[in-house]
Amino acid sequence: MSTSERGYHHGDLRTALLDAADTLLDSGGDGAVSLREAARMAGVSPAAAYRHFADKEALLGALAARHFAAFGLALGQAGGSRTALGRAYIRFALARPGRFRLMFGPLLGRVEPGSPLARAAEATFAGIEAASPTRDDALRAWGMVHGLSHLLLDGAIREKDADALIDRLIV
Amino acid sequence: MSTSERGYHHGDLRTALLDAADTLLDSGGDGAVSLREAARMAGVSPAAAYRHFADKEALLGALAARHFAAFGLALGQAGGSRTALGRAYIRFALARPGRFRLMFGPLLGRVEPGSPLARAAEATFAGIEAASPTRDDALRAWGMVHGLSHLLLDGAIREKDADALIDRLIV
DNA sequence: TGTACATCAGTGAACGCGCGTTCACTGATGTAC
DNA sequence: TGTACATCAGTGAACGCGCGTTCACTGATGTAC
Repeated sequence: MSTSERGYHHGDLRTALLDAADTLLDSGGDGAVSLREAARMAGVSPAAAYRHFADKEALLGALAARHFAAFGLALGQAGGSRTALGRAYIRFALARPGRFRLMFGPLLGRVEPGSPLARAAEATFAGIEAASPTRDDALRAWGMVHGLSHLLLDGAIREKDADALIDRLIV
Repeated sequence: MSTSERGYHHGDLRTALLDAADTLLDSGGDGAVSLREAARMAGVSPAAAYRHFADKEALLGALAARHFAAFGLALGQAGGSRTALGRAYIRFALARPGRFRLMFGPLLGRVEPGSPLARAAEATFAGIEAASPTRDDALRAWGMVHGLSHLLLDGAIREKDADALIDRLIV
């Protein structure tokens, strides 16, 4: 299959695989991402993925790093106030459960400190810290929005009007 | 295989399967639980599990309900103060990540309201609410301890001395 | 300008794996007469 | 007390599945002479 027939230019398959994995992540959640299915969606054989990622974990790591970047950007655009930051945090989680779960999932604990993914996670916290009086305050705020995200996401808090709840709790 | 050879009395296999699943949960985390492996550990064929549980989801639901009961008891024994409650909450999560993740995982969102599992989860929140001035305060507190649990568990917050951090943040 | 060659992103087939679930069955147990 | 029977918790073999990963390979591309 030639480059033009496939529709990819050189190096684009990496991106196509990440996009496909993203779709799986958004539709089926964490466990729905498989190398084989992503390759299938990209119109490529399973083995082709190994030209671009060492293994599945590497693919997931790249995906998480990508989303941390976008997440950080979105939080930054929410405005510098801690209230706005917190609300945006939870709304992102509710809008993109799969991404949220991947980003903050066990993967994070498996990568070594200093890796791109670890740095991306730290940057998120740095944003919250910048909007908080002290580091401990920032940790409490982070905990709160992160916890509410999970509780709403998992159905532990059942709330019809999540938006109103968020506005009421995060002040 | 007779009852005496097997070592079980009538009805004990259900408990043995739950115990085995527990061990898997504690050692390998959420995804490490399989019906086949639990049956293997209980010394029984895979199909035997279906005498006691409709399917794997039912096994996991029973397991989660069991742990919610124990969790509620532990929180109750921590003393009525919200500080003690919060600290105990996080310490449980750190001590038993698998159980914590199962209890508050996506399973919770899949069961219908009013089911034993849903009720058990509500009881947890009721305990926090009883120790809080208002319902919204309770939700904020729950969010905070739940979020800190996850962030510590997943390695987003890297802290050598988690105990000290908990004592410092939850006051 | 034409030819030989190295590179390297892909193929497709196969590997071994463990899973959830179903099925016809067996054999021990407790009950009714 | 003894016998016929229903019950039902288990067996073991099989089903189809999708997965991650490896391997020898092919064929298009770009480069060096």
